[in-house]
Amino acid sequence: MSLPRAFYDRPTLEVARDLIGKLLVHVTKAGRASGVIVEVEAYIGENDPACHASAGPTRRNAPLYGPPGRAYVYFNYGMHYLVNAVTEASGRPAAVLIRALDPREGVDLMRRRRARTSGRSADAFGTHELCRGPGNLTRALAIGRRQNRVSLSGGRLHIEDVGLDPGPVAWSPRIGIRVGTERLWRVFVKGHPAVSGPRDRR
DNA sequence: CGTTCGATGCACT
DNA sequence: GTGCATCGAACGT
Repeated sequence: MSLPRAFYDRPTLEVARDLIGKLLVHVTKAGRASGVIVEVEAYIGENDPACHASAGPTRRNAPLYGPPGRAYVYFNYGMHYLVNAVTEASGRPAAVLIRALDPREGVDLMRRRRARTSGRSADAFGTHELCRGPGNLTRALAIGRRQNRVSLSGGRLHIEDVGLDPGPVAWSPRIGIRVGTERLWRVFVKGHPAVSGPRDRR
């Protein structure tokens, strides 16, 4: 079952916690690829200095101000797409960045996609390496600009509740930002091998 | 183990 | 022109 828009129309930290254990799915011509979400970060409002909305509305961050339950995809560091789920009501800019997945369907497809853009051979990738990190998982699932603003409820890119218990989670500072590090707005499955970051943050 | 650093595109000021 | 919500190879210890 695809999560309904109402799932995202809630306080962002609750949505972040509840996205852990859900299945992110992308269906393309090449096939179906999916993974269980094991790590996310919340970016909440214009007062959060790390949120793209911190400088007010712009063309780039417009999806953050739009309706909940859509994808916000943007290009970073000249080579990586990052995918977020937009949360909260329209006019309240907030989202949850998806940072790592435990691969389920289409693992071989993921290997080929990662190999194609990295120069490494497909069989060099361990399963838990394929979707570890926000830039890696968009590669493995072939998520890019075209998925910006699409609905996450029922389309080719969507998030399903598959009734999994992800196990214990932990909260930490967000990774890769220079400001707003005092907020513990990163959630992840404790000890999961697909979670990104230094070992003491997994 | 640990840290540093280059690759690379584009939105924004 | 500046600065990224990154990644991984290359180095030092």
